[in-house]
Amino acid sequence: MENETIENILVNFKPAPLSFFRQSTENVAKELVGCLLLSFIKEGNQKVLLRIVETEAYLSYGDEASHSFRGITKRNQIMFKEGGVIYVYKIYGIHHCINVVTEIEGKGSAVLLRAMECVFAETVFPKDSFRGPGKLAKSLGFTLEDNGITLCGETPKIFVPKINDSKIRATSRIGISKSTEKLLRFCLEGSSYVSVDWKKGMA
DNA sequence: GCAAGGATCTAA
DNA sequence: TAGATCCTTGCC
Repeated sequence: MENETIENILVNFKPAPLSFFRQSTENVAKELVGCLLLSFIKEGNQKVLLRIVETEAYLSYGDEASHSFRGITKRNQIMFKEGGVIYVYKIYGIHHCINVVTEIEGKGSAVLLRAMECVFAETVFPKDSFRGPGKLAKSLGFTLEDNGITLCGETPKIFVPKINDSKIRATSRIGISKSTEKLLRFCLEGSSYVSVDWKKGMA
């Protein structure tokens, strides 16, 4: 395990094709759980491989909690691009959050990455480094400069398991005040890397 | 339990 | 242009 290389781990995965991001947002959010994110971190000049363990879907229609609900603005314009790019925004003036844009151009939908588990890194990260959307963005070094970059290039890149047998739970989303009834948060069941216990928010 | 923190959006 | 809001975190 300790001696595994990125290449060895990725044997059981395949790069997510563009079509992966064009599915319904809810589906993409669900299927991203268990996927790996390969990313390059400027800080320390290193590659990391992370397992996505928690996501939230933000829909293009009828979802008051979504940035896209009131239409296109300067901040959210990337959400309306074609799926497969990254939407980064700043929250509470302090933290950045990373979203994966979904569906086709003009829709305005995305999946928030909320928690990940470090699978491979050249230097050691504290266990909680990727637990929570703000910390995750900080550890990866993502800022507004990364808003709009593609996931279909070299890095960052999403890898989908060839056999996805992840046990996934749907719960209500965290930190929102509207459309709280929707079960659009997806967690890897039992994972200790999830930001808020998966039992919370169960219907 | 709650303040920090600043951009963003809406209403006027 | 003022005022409310905000997909959080770490500290009290």
